[in-house]
Amino acid sequence: MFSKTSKYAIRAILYLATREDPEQKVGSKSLANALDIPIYFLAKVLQDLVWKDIISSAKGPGGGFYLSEENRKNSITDVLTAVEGAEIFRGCVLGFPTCSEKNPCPLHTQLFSYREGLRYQLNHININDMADRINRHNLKI
Amino acid sequence: MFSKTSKYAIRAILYLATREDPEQKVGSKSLANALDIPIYFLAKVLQDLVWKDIISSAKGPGGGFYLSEENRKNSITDVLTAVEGAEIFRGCVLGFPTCSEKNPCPLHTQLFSYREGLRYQLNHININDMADRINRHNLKI
DNA sequence: CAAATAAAATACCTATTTGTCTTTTATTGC
DNA sequence: GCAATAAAAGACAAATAGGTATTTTATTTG
Repeated sequence: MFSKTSKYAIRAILYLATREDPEQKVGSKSLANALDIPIYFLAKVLQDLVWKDIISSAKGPGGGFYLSEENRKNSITDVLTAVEGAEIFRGCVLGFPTCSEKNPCPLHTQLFSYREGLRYQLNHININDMADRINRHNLKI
Repeated sequence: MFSKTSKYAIRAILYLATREDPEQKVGSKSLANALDIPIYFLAKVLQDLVWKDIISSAKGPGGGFYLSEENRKNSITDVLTAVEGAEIFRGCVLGFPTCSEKNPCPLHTQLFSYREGLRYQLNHININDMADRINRHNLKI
């Protein structure tokens, strides 16, 4: 449904969000290890996320990746749009060129409400909320 | 949301389904022309769909692609799974390895109903239904 | 049968995504 | 200042998706 890059990004962020000490920094290797993601690939994804202000990082000994208070206010949608671009949530599900509310494609009406629901959910849960839920229910990332 | 191959496939099938004469055969060139899809690429997609029994074809003069009665009973889900494989409708939206009803990923509960709704819609409208709707409302493919 | 037609098969090419590895730069602690 | 650490940056390699072109095979029609 989403690219591997997006999936890796979200899992990494949720992993960081659920550390006991919120400012505790985690290196790319231990992150990759914990989440079973190719190390070098994850490192690149993380760097990109830092550049896009979705996560934070510190160089040198004791350094690594972490989430600032600001970072934690982001929604999953924020992460997804940063990684994949804004078009994912716009545009016709099936790629019909002329699809819109006024000029709907053959599937528009049937799919619209569900797609909007999905979007709403992803847009209204921020990283903090997710971390709370994960810790409360002891969910696996 | 889906690959270009899937989008092209669905549009081509709906185009065939909405021809006046249901057994009327349409060549790959005129299909590609009508739908504004790269000719050779569409031709390959169509051949693949024939091989997978999603559409039908006839060689030689007057030949081309068409939909049999059986073909028309397929749902959009049938087309999508034939093209992309069954995993699209299984598997966690965000790629969490262990996600299931009993062991849900952090997003499972929030997204489940919407995703199921999407799946249900795509699964319960067959090509015939779609063609009817398109013709009734004069929708563009 | 011969010519025309159109799908099927095949061979490539290009771009993007995913994945790997090495070098550079910044930071920390002795 | 020096050594160790860890992110940043950059260069590639492999796999997949998307796209183009040519040759082969089957069918129809005169």
